[in-house]
Amino acid sequence: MDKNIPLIRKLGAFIALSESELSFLASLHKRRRTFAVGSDLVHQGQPDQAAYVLDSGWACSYKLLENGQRQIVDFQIPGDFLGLRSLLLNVSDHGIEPVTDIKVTKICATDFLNALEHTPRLATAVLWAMSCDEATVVERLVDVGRRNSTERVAHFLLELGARLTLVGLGSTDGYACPLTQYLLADALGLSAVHVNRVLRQLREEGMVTFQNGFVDFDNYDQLVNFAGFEQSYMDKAGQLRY
Amino acid sequence: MDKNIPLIRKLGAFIALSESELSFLASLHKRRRTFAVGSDLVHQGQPDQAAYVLDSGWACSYKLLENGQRQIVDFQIPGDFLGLRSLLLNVSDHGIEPVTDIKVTKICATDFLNALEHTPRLATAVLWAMSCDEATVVERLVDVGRRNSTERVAHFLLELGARLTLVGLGSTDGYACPLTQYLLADALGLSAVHVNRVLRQLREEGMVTFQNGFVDFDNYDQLVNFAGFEQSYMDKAGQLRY
DNA sequence: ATCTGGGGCTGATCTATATCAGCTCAGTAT
DNA sequence: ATACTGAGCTGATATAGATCAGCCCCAGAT
Repeated sequence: MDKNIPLIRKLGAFIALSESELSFLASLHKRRRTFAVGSDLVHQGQPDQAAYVLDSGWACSYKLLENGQRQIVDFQIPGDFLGLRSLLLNVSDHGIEPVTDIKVTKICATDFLNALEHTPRLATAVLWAMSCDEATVVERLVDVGRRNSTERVAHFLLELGARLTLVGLGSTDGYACPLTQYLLADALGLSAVHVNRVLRQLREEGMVTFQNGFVDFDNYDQLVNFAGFEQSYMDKAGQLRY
Repeated sequence: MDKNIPLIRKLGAFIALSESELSFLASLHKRRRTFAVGSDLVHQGQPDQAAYVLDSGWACSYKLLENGQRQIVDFQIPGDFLGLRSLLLNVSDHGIEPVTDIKVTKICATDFLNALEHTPRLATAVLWAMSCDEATVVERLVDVGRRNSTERVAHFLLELGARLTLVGLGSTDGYACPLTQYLLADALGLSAVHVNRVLRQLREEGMVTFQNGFVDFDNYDQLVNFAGFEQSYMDKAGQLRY
């Protein structure tokens, strides 16, 4: 079975998957689609009967306010679910758009609910994946609620690095990052102008450089210390325990 | 079977529970405990093998920062799970403390994981409950990231009201609310001083009055409009669909 | 009957961040 | 070769909300 399918790699890190579970996941993998930047996968408010798994590229989920502002809730990287919550809640309370061109695998509601009933261990794994998602949203809430702009940006870049490292797309040296300063601003509750200033400051202080689509950790330890970054919850999240 | 057990009422709103599922839930209900204000249920960082269901009273989950600040992630009301995430992630990334004296039912990890395997429909219901929790955290993120202090407080009071209404503890007239202005501040990323000012302003403008442990919606429609409150996601969350 | 502490309330001051306005530069379309 | 566009960058100014300092009120403890 192909261990390089991102979803299998991800769920497999939590539970040992049986043959039938693996083959179910692999069968899902047939239904693939491509979305280009600018073409939303899911619109906020749309009654939604499908979720996706992100195979390649980056996406983001966001909420729009009446006044035209938006809050990006989370960025998704390969292996992540897209719109899982809207599948259970019946209506999408958020929109999802690609950050880069992406490839996804579609999961329709009935298949998914069937799978939960017939492969209960898979249900546990999905529950675990959802716990991880929720943990990163909580982390974003703490960023926005209690850290000043500099700590906030620093912490965000570190957390993203840790997530990417788990799927082999980053290290403590840095990572390729297709986000614009505008996206960063929408995620962190700052203005783009201010994000720019903060990035400059972090660069001048020799901690991180985010330029030309790359995040370089110039002084990882100093940055971790400055941002008050606790990665324990991410370490554990990747552990096999069941 | 006693439909007044909060957890059964909650999960039962999502799926029709079978006899065996009901009896499993009822058997859980034997292991009850009481916690007084000031005695934390779960400490941040504690390796944790138990979650709880809140039977009566209010609690809150929070994260502490190094600098002594804290961000309250969510308040829990009767019927909510406490610490479900930390059960899956193995370590608690957050603390939980009672807001009032509370009664809880303990769920230990092994029981829970067993139940997921043997009553798969229950797993789906738990997944759904978790989706609801995540949706409220997302809503808090939007509050903190994109709404000014007045809209933020207004929106929060409305959302809390909607949640309480779902479990029969509130209406569009208002609800009993044991939160202090300090707790509100910690949840909304504001200072207690500012929360006080904002509450006064909302009261003087005739929209809500929060005093003496009661939230009174003086002009519900105006408040909904002012806060840009969308309750669609809550309506749907309570619908039977599976 | 007084003290104490927690919660709520308020004005004065300070500061972090938004907003505005405009610049550079690279890539791309004309 | 020229214009156009989007992203990044910067200084000047405005403002929302934090912080500080201190008040009142009430309930429970001494």
